[in-house]
Amino acid sequence: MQRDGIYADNFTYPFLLKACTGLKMVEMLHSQIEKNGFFSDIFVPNALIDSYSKFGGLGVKAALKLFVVMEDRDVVSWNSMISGLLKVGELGQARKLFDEMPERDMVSWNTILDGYVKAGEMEEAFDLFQKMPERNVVSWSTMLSGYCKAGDMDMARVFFDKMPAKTLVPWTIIISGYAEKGIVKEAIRLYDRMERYGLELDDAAVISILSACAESGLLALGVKVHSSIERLRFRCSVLVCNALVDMYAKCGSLDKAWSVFNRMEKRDLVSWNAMLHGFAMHGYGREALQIFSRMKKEGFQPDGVTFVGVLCACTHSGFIDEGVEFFYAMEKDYGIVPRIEHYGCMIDLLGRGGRLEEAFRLVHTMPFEPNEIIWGTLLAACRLHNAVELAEKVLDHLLELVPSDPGNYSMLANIFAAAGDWNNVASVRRRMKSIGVKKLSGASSIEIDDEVHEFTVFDKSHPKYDTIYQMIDRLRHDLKQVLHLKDTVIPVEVGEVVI
DNA sequence: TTAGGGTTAG
Repeated sequence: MQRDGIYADNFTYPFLLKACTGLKMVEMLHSQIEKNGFFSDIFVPNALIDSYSKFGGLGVKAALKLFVVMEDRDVVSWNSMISGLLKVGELGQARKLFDEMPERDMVSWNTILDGYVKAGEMEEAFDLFQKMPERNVVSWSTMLSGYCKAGDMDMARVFFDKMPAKTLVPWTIIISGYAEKGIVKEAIRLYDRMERYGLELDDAAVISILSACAESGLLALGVKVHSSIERLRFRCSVLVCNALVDMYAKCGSLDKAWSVFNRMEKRDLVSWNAMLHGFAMHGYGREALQIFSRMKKEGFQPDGVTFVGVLCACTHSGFIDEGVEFFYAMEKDYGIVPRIEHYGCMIDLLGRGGRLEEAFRLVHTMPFEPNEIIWGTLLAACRLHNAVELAEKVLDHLLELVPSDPGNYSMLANIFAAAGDWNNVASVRRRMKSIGVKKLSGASSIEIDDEVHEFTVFDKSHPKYDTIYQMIDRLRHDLKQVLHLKDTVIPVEVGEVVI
């Protein structure tokens, strides 16, 4: 049948609906369907609910409107509607529908279970899990993923070990979980076990594990995944390559990131952004800006993420004026309205560049309510330049937003300490004590030969601490020479702690 | 119709 240039029937509508890329398209098909009287088949309205639900609150509203007037509903209609509500965070309403269902299948249970898991309500999820009449690998994986996200790797492991049949998905979840937490040995051990198990990797598994490695700087596992990809002649999609570039860049292997990037047959905006950020983060400002011009030459339109990278590159390489110029060019030449992240970059740029007053002004004049990241950035800049008075003002704002963050107090104490104002250092400490804020000492870790070495302030627990501190002294000495400084205290960072 | 999926300031 042909109407308005569209050929479709009961069988093809679900496919067409699946391919919709916007709410308007779904609406158009919906009115076609109603006009053509193709509503008798349950697959069509079910597909409509599903497609509507892909497009946010408005879509879910439209789906609900349809769901309510449907004469026949099968379990899939209910499941789709519940899943749609969960996508927009309507857990309460989803639960109500779930309770009203005339019959439930495994998917219904798994869907509502995932709703609680995604909301971080693991106790309720556990309760549901126990009440389920039967469970499959999806139910187990849903719980597993919840515990991993909550950082409870002990419970995650219990569920992983106990689950009856493990597909690639639970393996991916637990390995990514360990990797994200920086539990290297277990992550690697399980990765090896998974490979021996003979499971075939797919895009999602590779991307998920690589991004977990990127997050915690876990190069060793990232390299393993990369060599599996090459050994298996895995079809390296743009997404997988992007994940590799990002992982290498975040783990500090810029040369590897660069070589993957260069060998990519096809690149998208994310590939360019990932490479640009890689250079920017590691202080290769010129290289980052070269990437920026090259991507434009090759026809890629920069987006907001690109400009975060560009501004970050300018900050970390000391290109203050250039950074300011890029910031104004964003909107004027590229039509990208700066978001709060961009203002954050600017405050960092100006602040680190010593233009603290300007940074402070920008915080007050920007069209966003400053958040704790903004104030935190400014506080760090005050610390860098020993701007005691400004730091106190900034801290007041910061404490309004996050009253009990120990890091902020420590930062202020450090600023007073650097200025030799020991009375105020003591007063900050007293203030922390009086409201019960405890300073957590920051720990940093590096990974050598699959072994993670962790450091805290004045840490002497490492077997080679002697050599380590000798090296720090040498670095401090060399830096002074290079920078032609005499009496300045050069902060040499060991982990997050300035010695 | 249900579990894992890329880039974003400090």
